[in-house]
Amino acid sequence: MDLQQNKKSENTAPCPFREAMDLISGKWTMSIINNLMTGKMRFKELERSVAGINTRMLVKELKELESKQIICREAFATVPPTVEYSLTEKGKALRPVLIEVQKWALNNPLNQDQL
Amino acid sequence: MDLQQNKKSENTAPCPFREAMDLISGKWTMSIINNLMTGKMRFKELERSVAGINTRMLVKELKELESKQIICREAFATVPPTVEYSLTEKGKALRPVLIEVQKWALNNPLNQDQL
DNA sequence: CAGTATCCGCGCTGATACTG
DNA sequence: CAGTATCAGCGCGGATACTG
Repeated sequence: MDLQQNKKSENTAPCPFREAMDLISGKWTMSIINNLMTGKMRFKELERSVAGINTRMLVKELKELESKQIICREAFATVPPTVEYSLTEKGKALRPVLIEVQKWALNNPLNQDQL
Repeated sequence: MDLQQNKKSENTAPCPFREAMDLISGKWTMSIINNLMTGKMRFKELERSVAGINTRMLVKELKELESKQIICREAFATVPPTVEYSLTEKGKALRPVLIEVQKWALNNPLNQDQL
């Protein structure tokens, strides 16, 4: 696979791996996806689950993930409003990635104080 | 696994998954690692392989990866100097992650123009 | 509840020049 | 070749206030 070229707005077809990495590299992306692995969640629920994130960032991330068809947004015209987020099939397909990262993280601690 | 808390300089033990993701999220990290999967490489060789990167960034990334024991740096007192970088076992252990990301990238294209 | 709007710092990143 | 040093910008991301 060609890992090269990455120019955002070029007409050259970008490398799919780099595109995937760019997505995954989002500061909150994988935490959000990981939370959604357990099922549908509401906005506030996510905001509480993804510790450290704030409203603006969560909105931004969710929009990006929705635009890339990783998650699905369902709004209900209730009072007060209800919005539910869930993973699409494409999103669920990220589970093996999550799992491998977690496996690696557990088997290969990064703490320098363990040297 | 606890995906929460991530404070850089806190005394609370951070979540290993978040730590791993923070590492992986580096803009050039996975490209470098991926290149090193094929074997030892010299500095200039890497700089050429990782398209778009510049000296400063490569140096920075390599130092970080070395400090985290992902890669190994070997310097030889030749003229001109020779430095070889290679993956440690910890680095090689990232291969399944790479593979899963690549698999996902190929099976789940992100291009909007494919909708 | 589920967002939007605005302000703002600082850190990542790139470009360029220089060194042993 | 394998880096180091310095400068500049701009965009990410946090905090806060407001809205339907």
